[in-house]
Amino acid sequence: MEDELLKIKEDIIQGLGRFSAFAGFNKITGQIYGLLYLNREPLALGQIAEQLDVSKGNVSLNVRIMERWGLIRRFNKRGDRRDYYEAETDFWKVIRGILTERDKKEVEYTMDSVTDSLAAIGKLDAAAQTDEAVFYKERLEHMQEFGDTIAEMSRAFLALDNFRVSSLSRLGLGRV
Amino acid sequence: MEDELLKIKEDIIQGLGRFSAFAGFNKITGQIYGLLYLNREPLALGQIAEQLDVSKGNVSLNVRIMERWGLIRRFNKRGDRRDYYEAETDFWKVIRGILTERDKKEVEYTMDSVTDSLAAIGKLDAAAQTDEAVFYKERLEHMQEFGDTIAEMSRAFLALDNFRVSSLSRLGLGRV
DNA sequence: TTATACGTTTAAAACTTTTTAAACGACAGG
DNA sequence: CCTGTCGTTTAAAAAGTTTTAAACGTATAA
Repeated sequence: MEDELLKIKEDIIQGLGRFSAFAGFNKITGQIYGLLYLNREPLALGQIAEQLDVSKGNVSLNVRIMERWGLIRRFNKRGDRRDYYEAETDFWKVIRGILTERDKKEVEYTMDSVTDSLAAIGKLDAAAQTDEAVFYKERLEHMQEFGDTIAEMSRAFLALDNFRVSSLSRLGLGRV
Repeated sequence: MEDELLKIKEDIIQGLGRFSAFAGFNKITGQIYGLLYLNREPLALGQIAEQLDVSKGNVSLNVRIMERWGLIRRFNKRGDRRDYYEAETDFWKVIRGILTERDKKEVEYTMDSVTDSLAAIGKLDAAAQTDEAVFYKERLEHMQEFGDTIAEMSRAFLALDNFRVSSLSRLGLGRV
């Protein structure tokens, strides 16, 4: 392979590794993605480990999560018992997977604690409805409203398919 | 203070601590925010440390970043040399701060590496324009397009102010 | 001047996450 | 049956991060 291309591949792999760590995954996740994304042929687990110069165990751990989140796809070839992986190139699908599999749960979990707290305040008897309690209620309701709006926007975002996204940007969402 | 309220405060502090760690900050950041958010009065650095039962140094480190990202505001009272902090309660401001101060840079950094790689491919001489090179070009351009769309959507999002957000959701963005 | 109350810095300790190497079980081909 | 090749699991090592305690500098007040 052309030397220059090899350098490019390496740059992208490292760049995505860095980004991946920033985005809350680990570095290897991004590197695996980068490697597969710039490979016309799918790669087997062992090949990934070899090319990235990390242990098979590490790759094994990472591909499992990546598959669950829809970052890559696993498949088999007949007469070959290795597991092959290829990158999901539909980025909207990828984002959708992460938002619904990972982020959604965590946000809901947090908002549930707000809801619970508000319910607890509501159940206080009249004597306990102090200024402090009212203040808490206001603040938590404000937080809940925000959470609801975010949830609603996420739903809207997730409902967009690729075609709609591109038409949306062509319409100039910036001037809504 | 009412015992029940104390428990609520603690729950919210822990909940936001957890969320904060998930969102790429550290746990203390979320806890500080939660404490200040449920405090009518601003608190001094030492008081925060005491109430959260962590060292002053830890709080000092965290409030600096939080202030930069617009999560909290610092101010002084005359005749009192302590630094007081209060939570920024405008969540859109907070999100805007984080997206522009933290996330924007990291995304741009990543996309720059894609742009650089594409430029490098463009500069290859005719002999080096192999199938492989063409494949790289396609994939990287695809990635760049996606990045551009995300950047555009972010800009649109950041341009929304609170009023516009609420009217947007009332209009039912979900059916765009 | 000395003592005290601040916030910051620092180097080390504690903790968490990531990574590895090696052991393992399954399975295919001889 | 062996033997070698897979992917997974595991326990330990390595690396990274968070947290602390203590030292420090500055300012204020006695």
